[in-house]
Amino acid sequence: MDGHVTIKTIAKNTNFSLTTVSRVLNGTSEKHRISKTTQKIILEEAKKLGYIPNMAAKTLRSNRSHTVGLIVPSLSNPFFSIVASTVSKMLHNQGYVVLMSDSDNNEKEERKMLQALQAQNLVGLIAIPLGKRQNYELLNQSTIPTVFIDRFFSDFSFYSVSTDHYKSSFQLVEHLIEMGHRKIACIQGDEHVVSNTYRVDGYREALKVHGLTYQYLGGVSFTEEEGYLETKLLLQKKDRPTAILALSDTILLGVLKALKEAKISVPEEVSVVSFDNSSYLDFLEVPVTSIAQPITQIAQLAVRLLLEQIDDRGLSYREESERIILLDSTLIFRSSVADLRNR
Amino acid sequence: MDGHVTIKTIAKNTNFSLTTVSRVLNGTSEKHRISKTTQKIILEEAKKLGYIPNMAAKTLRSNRSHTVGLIVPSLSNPFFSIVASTVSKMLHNQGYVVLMSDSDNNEKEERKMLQALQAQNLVGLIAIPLGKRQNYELLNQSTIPTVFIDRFFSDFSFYSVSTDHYKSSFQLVEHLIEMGHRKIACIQGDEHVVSNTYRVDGYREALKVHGLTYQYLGGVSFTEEEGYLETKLLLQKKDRPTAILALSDTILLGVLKALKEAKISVPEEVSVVSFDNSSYLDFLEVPVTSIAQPITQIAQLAVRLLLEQIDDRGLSYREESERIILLDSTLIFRSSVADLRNR
DNA sequence: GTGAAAGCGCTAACAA
DNA sequence: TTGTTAGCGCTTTCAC
Repeated sequence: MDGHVTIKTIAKNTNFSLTTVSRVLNGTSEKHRISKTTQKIILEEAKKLGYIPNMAAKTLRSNRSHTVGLIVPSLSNPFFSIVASTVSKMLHNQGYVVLMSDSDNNEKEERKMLQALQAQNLVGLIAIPLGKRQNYELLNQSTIPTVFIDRFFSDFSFYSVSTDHYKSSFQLVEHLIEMGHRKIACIQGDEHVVSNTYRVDGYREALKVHGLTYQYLGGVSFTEEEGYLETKLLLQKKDRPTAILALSDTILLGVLKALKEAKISVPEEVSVVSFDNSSYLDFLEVPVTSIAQPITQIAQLAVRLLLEQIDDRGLSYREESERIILLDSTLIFRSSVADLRNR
Repeated sequence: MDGHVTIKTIAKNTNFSLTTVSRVLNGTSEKHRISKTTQKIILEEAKKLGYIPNMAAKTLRSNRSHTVGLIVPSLSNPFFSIVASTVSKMLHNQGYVVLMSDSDNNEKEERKMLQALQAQNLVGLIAIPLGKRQNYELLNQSTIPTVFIDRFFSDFSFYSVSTDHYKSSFQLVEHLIEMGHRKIACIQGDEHVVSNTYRVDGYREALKVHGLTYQYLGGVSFTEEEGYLETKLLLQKKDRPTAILALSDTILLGVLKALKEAKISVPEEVSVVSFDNSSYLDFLEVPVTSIAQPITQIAQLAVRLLLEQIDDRGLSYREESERIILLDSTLIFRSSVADLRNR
């Protein structure tokens, strides 16, 4: 017998039964009034042998895994990786183990991962879904407590936690308008993603409320390349905007690249604002005004809601207004917006 | 009976034995010459019932989990999150499930996580360890195939894959020297981390080879705050450097902040170079020359080595030269280095 | 206070 | 080509 230690080994060595060993090792000693001496003997033997419980056995027997699934569109996106980092840390602190899946922005992959996760007797799932609801429909019927982050499907029974994208976007555009901008273009990410569409809605609404007619919407994905290409296209137009709203910092970098190539100065000729507030925004050639999402707050809240559900096992019906939680963002002013009010 | 489907359900419904069902569902039909008809019946029933295998049972029975552990110092660091992203994707493609742990740059957490992971019957582990070897010593005795990324312990029997930090650093410093710099300061990260110490070694060696005596080494962690503080301190000195080597992009941001506050212009007054080559470097006030690590290559190689080990189950002895794999980096030239040769 | 025994869902000898 | 059976490590009734 090599280093393979089970409760059986411990039982044999200490002459106690499997039951007793199991109880001691699981902290249910009190409940069964197991003597201090016994506890000590067993605990010491376990330590001496370097006993490590077999989770598969525990899970199989108890049908409860202590494993939480986490599925994100792409870890290489800083927003998602910070969420993942916070979520995983909090969950670990609560004694859970985290199964991480990177769906690589691919619906098919996401589907596969969701299936793989289901096989793992998860006690809960935190998901930043891709755009389409379909993949999550099976889940919606199941009893696995689930919390969505950043994106959601309005008729699902799960909680979701995200920034109030609509409001944030509205504010951001309103700021531009207050600064005298009348022609504002928007470069979006993936239009299947609710967080994106809400931002677009906010953009449109702000224009409308202020009676502006100029409107330009481009872009198909949250990437630097797209930001670059869309800006190139935008600059072809004869009626150029005075401000560009980039719906993510990745897009922003592309926008800046195109602007630089065209030797258009920011903010003198074109103002620029973005979503995400990455730490490097302060150090760009011209620091960019941006919406800061309360990332850790979002992650923390999501974990709390998940744990609550896991604990009371009750997926009781909740009103939509209660299920969809929107947090306020912060507008960080920097120097990428020109003041056009005196011109 | 609610939606709880096991092979037993399928066996009952189709009047085949558990064995046959198990075989069909595991793709070992061929080996046992199970008839096409039987296969079809079972497969269809499984599909109809939405059968999802219970991994805990599989794992317990076969003592083989298809789960790979991944432990990283912090997902909020882009370098690590890109590694994690690539690793997790590749592993998923091979049918593995990834247990992710963020050790939060904390030795104690790392230890806990390593223990938690051991309980999961992992078939393999990929780790970006924190500095200290101690936590991994238990592992070194075990038979879990392990591959280290970025950092390693020289007398361990595991593979490790990383950039050739020493060489990269040497090159970078040599570049500064070639540009006429004679006083080069270095701001490091955590000195317990091999990747850091090798970079420092490269720095020192380059100075030595070129007979330079000015040397300045500061810093204790890979953070923006540290970069900032250390630069503040550095600027107090009466004998200022003409160039600063930041051992990461996070440190770099801090350096730039301090420089800006002190109204010291880059590169006219002080040149700056860094490690990591984050995508935003191009867009900084002055684009920063930097070492680009072959991140995805590293991740891919690590996964390949892990899978190899898992497959032949042989942790045969390997020479150190064979185990520690160093990849070349690329020096990306931008405009943060002043040419001092004519001055 | 402690123990015996059943069984979670699945796989793999061994049999037929 | 298919089936019987034992058992992976653990928890949990039920019993004493």
